[in-house]
Amino acid sequence: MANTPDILNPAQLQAVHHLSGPCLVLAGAGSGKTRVIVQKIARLLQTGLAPREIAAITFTNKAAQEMRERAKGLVGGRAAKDLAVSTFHSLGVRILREDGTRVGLKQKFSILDADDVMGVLREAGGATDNKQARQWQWTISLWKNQGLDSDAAAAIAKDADEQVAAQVMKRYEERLAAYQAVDFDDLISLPLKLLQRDAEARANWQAKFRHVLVDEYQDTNAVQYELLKLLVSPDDPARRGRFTAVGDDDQSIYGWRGATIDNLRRLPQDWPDLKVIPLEQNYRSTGNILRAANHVIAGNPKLFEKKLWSEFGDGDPVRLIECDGEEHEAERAVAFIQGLRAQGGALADDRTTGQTKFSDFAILYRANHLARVFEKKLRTANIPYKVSGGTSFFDRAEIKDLCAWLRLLVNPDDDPAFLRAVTTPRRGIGHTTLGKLGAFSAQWKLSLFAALFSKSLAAQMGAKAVHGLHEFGRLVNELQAQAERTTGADDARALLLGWVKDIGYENYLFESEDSEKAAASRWTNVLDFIDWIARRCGGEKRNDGGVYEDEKQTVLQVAQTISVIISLAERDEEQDVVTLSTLHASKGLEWPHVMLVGVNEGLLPFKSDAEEMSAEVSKTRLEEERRLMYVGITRARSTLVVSSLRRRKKGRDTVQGVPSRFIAEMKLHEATVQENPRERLKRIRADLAAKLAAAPHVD
DNA sequence: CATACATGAATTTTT
DNA sequence: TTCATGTATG
Repeated sequence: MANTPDILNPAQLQAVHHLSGPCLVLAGAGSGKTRVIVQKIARLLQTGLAPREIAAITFTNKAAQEMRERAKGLVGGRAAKDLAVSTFHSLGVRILREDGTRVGLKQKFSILDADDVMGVLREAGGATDNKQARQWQWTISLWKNQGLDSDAAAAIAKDADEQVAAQVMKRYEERLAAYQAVDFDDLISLPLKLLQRDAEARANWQAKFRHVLVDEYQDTNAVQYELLKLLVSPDDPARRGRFTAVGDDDQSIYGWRGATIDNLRRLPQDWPDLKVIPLEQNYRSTGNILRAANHVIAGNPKLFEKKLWSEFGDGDPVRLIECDGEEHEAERAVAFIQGLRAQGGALADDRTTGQTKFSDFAILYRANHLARVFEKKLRTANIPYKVSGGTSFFDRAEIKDLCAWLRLLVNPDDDPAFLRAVTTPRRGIGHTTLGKLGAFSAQWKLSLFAALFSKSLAAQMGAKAVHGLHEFGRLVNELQAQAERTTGADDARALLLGWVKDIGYENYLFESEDSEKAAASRWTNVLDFIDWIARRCGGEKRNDGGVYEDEKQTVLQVAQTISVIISLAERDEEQDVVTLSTLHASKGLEWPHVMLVGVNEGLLPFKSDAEEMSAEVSKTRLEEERRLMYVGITRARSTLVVSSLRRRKKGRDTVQGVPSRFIAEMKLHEATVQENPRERLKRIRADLAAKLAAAPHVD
């Protein structure tokens, strides 16, 4: 954060130096929490802990990467490299790769992504439509996040739909076990199961980490809580409770995916000697913005007392606008950006006097589809922008195809990967053959690959089909053998290039795509992907939090980790563009100038059509929506515009728009302090002069 | 009956 | 944007 001072404030110092016991840091928005975490890591190293004994856990690879980067700046590259900085999920992978056999998982298990899970569920549930499968996926994931298995789920299922979901879950579990595959939720729940049941493994992992730091603690779910608790509860009382949880109950916005504030409530109960340290000084926003935020969040019941303040002046008043529909709102957004840029930003943002860049702006909204209008208007106005959470490189079909092949090499029993690979590109094995193979493998409880060479299967089908299957099986075996012994970037690249030709992928791309140009662009993606893997095989330095060793790796080793490592290739390069983002995706980020759009009843707080029928949004839901508003407000450093719609589209017709109750809750009338314009101008001029005087001279 | 095209609707997201 | 549903055509 640009404005964080060099010296820690008293609360931050306290957080950094409380090493002997459990510590909860309530880090308000913009209070410099990453700084505290990194400083604390440095302090722990000072006391003699080895880097590998310090675990820092985050939710996203991006956060892990940033943390390692920041730590590097403070403690040097060598120490930073060995720190156990990882996401919850990559820590889970690490535990399972080492000890998974103790919970009946073979070493080379594969990890299913959302797509694969959908496929298995469609099959397990006999559903043809994605909607149903998606519903199941969601329900099952929520159950798993609460630590329930299918039997437990069946016991608590409250309606017919959930009963069915529990049955599907049962079959889903059986299939994953047969495939030796795990889903993302298992990456947390299986390590937990391991530590719960296996005293030896538990002691082993407890001994590995002497201090555990958890970022965004308010986003943890029940299973993650238990895993953490076990990790920091060794038998030796002197070593128990060595952890630092950093989070903010007011920014808990992921309840809908299983995160529970209970984890914050339970912490003081489970750890009576817990030290709770609130960080209340904000280094981001002006007074007017912080007051609006504080007023809104005051509407929620308090878990811990906390009130943000800052040393910055009052700044610009929070601006409220009403628009005549979505198009109009988008036009106002364009005007907002152009207006501030014309001013050069000097008046608008006292602290960043000088050029106002496009990247100083963000437009935040409740739901993704609301971005469309803004994209259109920004394009017409020639304003460059990026939409957060666009399709990832790894979501592209061609990348998923190749990933399926790689996964199959890692674990031939990975049936979803088998199915994708065997049909991509088409190799004369159709659904009739695959159907027979599937039925056979289910009957004998084998994976598809394991069933492939069976003699009794061969008796059931034509010679051509059998030949095709055997040919495929031999190809996979051969590629696997090569992958196992190839290391180093150049060899890996050559090998992979050879493969995509061998399996006919290049031809397949150019034949299946109707435009030459589209095919060429997809082929480029393939080449990029190959290069990406090859670099990893070469042991190039990496700091993504997902890989621990820094040596040359075989192609097979790299392949094992790809589903967890998200692209470094799409690491957001710093571009001068306006950000369009959902409120959820904006958490943790900040901009000088922010516009919150569509702040209407029904949208924020959100109300589904089902809820539209019933009277009110439930209390806990409303509170989470309020926190979402709070998160949105606190993204802004200097300028905040809150926009609502007088009219908004609802299906075919336009309905009247009601401004969100959260707008009134900001209490702008009583909270806004407007500086005397003349005084203000004077102050800014003086500031500017001082800055210019202090700046090193550049020609 | 199946496929192609158009029309309409749309929580929030990571691993 | 994507995804699903409905209509029209072969």
